[in-house]
Amino acid sequence: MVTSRDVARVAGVSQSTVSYVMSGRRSISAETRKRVLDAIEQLTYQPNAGARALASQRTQVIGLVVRFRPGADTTGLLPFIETIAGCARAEDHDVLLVTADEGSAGLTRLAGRTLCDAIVMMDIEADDARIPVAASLRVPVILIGVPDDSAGLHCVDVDFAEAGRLAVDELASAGHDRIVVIGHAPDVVERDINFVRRFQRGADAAADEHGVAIELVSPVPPNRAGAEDAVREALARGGERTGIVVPNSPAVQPVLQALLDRGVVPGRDVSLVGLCTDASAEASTPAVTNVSLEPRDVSRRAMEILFRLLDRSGERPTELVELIRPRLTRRDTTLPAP
Amino acid sequence: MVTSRDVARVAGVSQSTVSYVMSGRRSISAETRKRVLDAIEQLTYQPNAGARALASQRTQVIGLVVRFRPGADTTGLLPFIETIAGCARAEDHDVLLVTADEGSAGLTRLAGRTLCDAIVMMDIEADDARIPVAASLRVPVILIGVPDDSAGLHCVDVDFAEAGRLAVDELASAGHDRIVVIGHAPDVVERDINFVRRFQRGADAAADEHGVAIELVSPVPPNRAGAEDAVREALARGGERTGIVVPNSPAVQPVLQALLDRGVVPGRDVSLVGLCTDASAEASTPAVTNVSLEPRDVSRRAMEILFRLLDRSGERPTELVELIRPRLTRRDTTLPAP
DNA sequence: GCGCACTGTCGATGCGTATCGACAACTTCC
DNA sequence: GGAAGTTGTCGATACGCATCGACAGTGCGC
Repeated sequence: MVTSRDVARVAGVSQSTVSYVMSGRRSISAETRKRVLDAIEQLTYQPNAGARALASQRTQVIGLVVRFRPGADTTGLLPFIETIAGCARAEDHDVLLVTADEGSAGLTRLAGRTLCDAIVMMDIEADDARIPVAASLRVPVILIGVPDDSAGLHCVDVDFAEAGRLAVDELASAGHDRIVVIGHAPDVVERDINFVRRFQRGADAAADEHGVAIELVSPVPPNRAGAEDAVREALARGGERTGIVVPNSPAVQPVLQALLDRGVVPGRDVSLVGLCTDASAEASTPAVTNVSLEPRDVSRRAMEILFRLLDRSGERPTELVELIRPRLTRRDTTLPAP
Repeated sequence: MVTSRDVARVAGVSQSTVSYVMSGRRSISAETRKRVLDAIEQLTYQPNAGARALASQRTQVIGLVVRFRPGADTTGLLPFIETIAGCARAEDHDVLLVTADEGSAGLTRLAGRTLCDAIVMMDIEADDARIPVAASLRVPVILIGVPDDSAGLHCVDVDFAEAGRLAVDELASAGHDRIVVIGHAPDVVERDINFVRRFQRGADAAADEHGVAIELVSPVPPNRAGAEDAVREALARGGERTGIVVPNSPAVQPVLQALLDRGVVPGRDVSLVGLCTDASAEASTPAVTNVSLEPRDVSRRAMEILFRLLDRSGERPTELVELIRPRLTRRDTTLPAP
């Protein structure tokens, strides 16, 4: 193993000088700097992470706590992880992955063993037992998702209330006086994730404003059979010009399919608005009018906040809960106003 | 921060005794051990990871290198990651995630900075530029996937040749004399992943044995439109009792759907064998006869080998390439023998 | 009663880095 | 021309733990 002492010997300087060249925390003459950098390159020196963490009290690692419930909506997870890893690397940090079946133990381990400088927690339930534990750690924590009580922790999430509002606005403006919301998967509802309620609240508020009725079909497993049942029920309830909202991202495609199977064409016979990523909305035929759910934006913002919290010099963000505004994009599954 | 010295003070012993209690590398009297353990609990002591790594030359971290190409077949990735994380935790290790867009640099960083004790690499291409770099590291590396030249590294993968054989065997035995293979997604083919060829080789061999013809429809993007095109072509080529093989896991459902859309019912009109996980094969209606592709088995085996490589005392596995045997499960999409 | 092996504990040291204080060599300014 | 500041480098130390050698204390056999 090559150490900074080896570099020092080759460059003809002391070990501390090598350290200062790398950190830039003291001024070094151009000539010395060059000699050191040359030696570093020649020896392909890389600092030892453990030693550095020990001496500097910083690990350059971000802990990422995710839940891998088998069968859960893990499909949407990867873009989050990818974005988080990318942002971390951009700041010369790495990502340590902790699966949440460890529960709070994973959190205390991350902080107690000094495995990381900060923690990102995903998949937050409304009344999440890990929140108080997370709040008591001595490292900054950011939540992706909003619990009922964040205990002073910073949170980032999509503004689901706004998403509900946007979807209902769009349908009501197009003349639908009857709107059916096809709800979330049973396990999401059961786990009491906050966004279910938040979306519904926004949708209800918008419906009130427009004076239209909202009916809820729920819960819906995101598969063929579930979608077919839901569509049957939705069509039975709605009359002419039914407006359908699917805030359950993985169910959007199956619902679309189930409608087509029955000869009901969204954009001709009914309107369909999905809550999903733009990419998946564009991929299907016909392209789905959607309220965007962009994991990358949310993750990016979360990492911004996290690094600001880590930066001792900078001032910290005051707003605890930050909601990312979604965007409605009109595509081929919604009817125009009559 | 609580240190082992604090524990020692509370327990009335020396710091080294605390260390020996934790590691068990020297015998400690029952009474002393209890005092130390009590002190540890009372102070909720956890060892500092950096200091431990520095002193012991072991990080207790496994590096996981995965590719997050946007749009790639990342769906199947999570079970791998989850299993790897679980196996690591079972041996008191953590997982450091490195996304492969860093290329070889990620590997040299993991090893050079002593960030981890061993590395798992996924998504291996036939002629993968990272292989020689990985082989030159001073930490054990295991590949999930088989390159053309593994440069002495251990590999684990599904036995795709056997999978091809099993699928064709099944169809030929059921009396199909014309078998259509609906191939992989364009990006997989383009990236030259080994298993495409391996599967085909096995399928061809079995077809030869049985004296049946094989036709290839390829490449097929795993979506509605791609599946429809592929099915149209497959049905045009095959005659009565067409046997269809879909070795492209994410395309299995769309292909099934496309068949049903045309009124062609697998299990009644044609036979369909998919290469996919048992879970997804069972989830659809009708349930798909499949050759199992179990990421969990592969990952588990990979981690077994990795920990054996890490265990200095134990002997190392001699076989470099280890192929996990797939299993065919007959379900509702295949015709019985006439 | 004496040597001997064994058990349980301690003090000292080193792992590789960051950082603090010291200090020599220069500059600048009255 | 001397005081005061600035720049660039070094030596020493601390970070928290694992591990090695040393060494009291104990039980054993002869």
